[in-house]
Amino acid sequence: MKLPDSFYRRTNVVKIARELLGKVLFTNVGGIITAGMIVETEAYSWREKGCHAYGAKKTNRNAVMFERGGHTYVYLCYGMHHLFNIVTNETNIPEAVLIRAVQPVHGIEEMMIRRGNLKNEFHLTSGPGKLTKALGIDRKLNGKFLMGDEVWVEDAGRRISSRDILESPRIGIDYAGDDARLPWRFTLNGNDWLSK
DNA sequence: GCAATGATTTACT
DNA sequence: GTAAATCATTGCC
Repeated sequence: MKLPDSFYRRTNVVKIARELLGKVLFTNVGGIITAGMIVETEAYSWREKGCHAYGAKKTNRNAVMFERGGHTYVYLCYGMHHLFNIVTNETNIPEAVLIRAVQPVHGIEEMMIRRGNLKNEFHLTSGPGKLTKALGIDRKLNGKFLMGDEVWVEDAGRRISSRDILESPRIGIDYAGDDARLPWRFTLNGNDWLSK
């Protein structure tokens, strides 16, 4: 079952980030469907400095974050990696959830080809840049709506116990000062596909 | 118009 | 452990 857009339009991005753990991200790229269960997320809000839309300042890059919840936000980082986010909240309230790692569940052979036949399957999707490459995500998928048929998220019926969810500070945003310490990163405890 | 810089990954010493 | 790869976006001139 696809998650309804009402799921993404709620006002608490941190809660949504936590609830996305265990859901399954699907893409349909080049006629091939691939999917991975979300095992690591981070929340971003205009209220804190780690966010591209800090201060609710709109630019060409982050414009899609001002759309209503349920859109995708894909952008290029370090000149070579695509990062995948899910926009949340209502129109003109820029908040998003970064998907940092997934566990492959469908189309694994295609992911291996896209990633270049790795020796270790645990490296397939265990990082924000890796999973986008494995799932065929690039900026052509920026601004898509998750109710469409190119990229979407399903509830596979898996119930995640709160005991299995770990909170920690977000990664790679030292420039955000005090906001870098917010415990807005969520991981599935003990999962083999978490980023390092 | 131009220089600085990442929500990273990979390879090499 | 350190560094290179590599480029769109950003902010300042």
